[in-house]
Amino acid sequence: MTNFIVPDLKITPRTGGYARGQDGFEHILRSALALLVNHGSAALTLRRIAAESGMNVGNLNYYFRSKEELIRELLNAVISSYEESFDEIIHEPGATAEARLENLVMLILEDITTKKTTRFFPELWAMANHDPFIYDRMNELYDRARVSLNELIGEINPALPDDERKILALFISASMEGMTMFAGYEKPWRAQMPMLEAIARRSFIQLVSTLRPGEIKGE
Amino acid sequence: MTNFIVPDLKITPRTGGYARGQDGFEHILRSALALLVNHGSAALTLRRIAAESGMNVGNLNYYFRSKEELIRELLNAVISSYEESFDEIIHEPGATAEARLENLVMLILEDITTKKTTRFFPELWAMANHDPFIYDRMNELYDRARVSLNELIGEINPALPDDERKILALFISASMEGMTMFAGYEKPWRAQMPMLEAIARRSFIQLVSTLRPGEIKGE
DNA sequence: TATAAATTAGGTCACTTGTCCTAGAGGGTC
DNA sequence: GACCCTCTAGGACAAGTGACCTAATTTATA
Repeated sequence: MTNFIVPDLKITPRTGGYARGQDGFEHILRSALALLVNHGSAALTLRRIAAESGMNVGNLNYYFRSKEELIRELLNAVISSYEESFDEIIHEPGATAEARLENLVMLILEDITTKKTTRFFPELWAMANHDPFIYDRMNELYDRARVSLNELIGEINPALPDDERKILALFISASMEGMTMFAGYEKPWRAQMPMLEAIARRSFIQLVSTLRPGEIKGE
Repeated sequence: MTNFIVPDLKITPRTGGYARGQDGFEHILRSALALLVNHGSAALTLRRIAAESGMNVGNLNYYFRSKEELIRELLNAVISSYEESFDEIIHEPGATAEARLENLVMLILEDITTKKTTRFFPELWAMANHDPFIYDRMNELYDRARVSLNELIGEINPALPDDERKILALFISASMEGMTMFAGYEKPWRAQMPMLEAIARRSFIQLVSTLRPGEIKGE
């Protein structure tokens, strides 16, 4: 199993400015992320971010017009990093489609046990409930994350129509996200994650390969 | 399918005091919950809570020593309500154990589409990451929520040892929780929840009834 | 080295936060 | 009706918040 690690941030370089400015920009976002992960969204004040990054409060205002813009840039950078990583996962090796699906499940569940992922996503979910911008950006992320899942389902069970495939992919993705609060970093079931992975692989494969077209819509 | 609705709060009556005081106490918590659900944890300021409940800021301090105590009382009241409801679900009718498991899955997934549940739990998960008290209380809730799940798994698949049963129950519970961000209230897949329910029922029943002892631990 | 642009530090501003204090109004009991 | 306990309103306080302004410093380039 390859060690799959999602980088903290994916920042699109600014146009113009010195190298120092680019460093400062990244350093601020990195400090903000550290605060969010270690102390929650309540700790995301300009003064704490400034202190964490060894900068002055006024200087943050030079890089970001407002606190809101800073937070949006932060979330965007973190989310972009996940998107890039998921795009890479698509090309993970594996003999059969089943094997590749199992790999994908493993990689995602491993990532969930990361401190960053365990702490970041619940904050994201909570924010998405009351901020339309974050709501949209979050859904973009998960849409991208399900692309490879959709493809694998299509390979394993070609008879399944596209819309049912999509719902199945959502079910699998959502199921894995749900493990975060229970088997994530420093969570009570963290040590049982390997067994949860085994259950997930078995259950998902079984589900994908045996579901008949129209079966979901019946009843 | 019975209309299963979890009450907003479960408050243990205070000792001493007038009826008016009890009303005020509940009214404050109810207003705080409304703010949390409608505007997020950032809106939980004493002044907004006071305004929402038509009270004075200083008066909140009469009922609650501090803001922290207010929030703890709030979360405790909401969580207690869920616990009580889950205890009742155990006795839901159903011919076979399979049928009762299906019922349970349906009830939980229906509840997830509620505005209160969709909005409250992500806030809870986020807070639990940085507050040990909330962390413990949250795990108590889910421990209780899995009790009936454990029993049903035991009935359906008696050969499965207790520890594997527990992990299986966790997997199922976590899977359902994960639907919150995607098919909850006002979420993009809300309309597809019936199909997700169908997938969940089928998948969970299949999993519970066919898992062999030791299968999880292998590999 | 001189110059202009980019970056930084420090301070001020109006506003909001949680906490505390005090005077008074409301309610039950003798 | 007199009394005590319960509840309420209003304001004051220090500390913290995001936004903004200005002067100084650093950097790349001619």
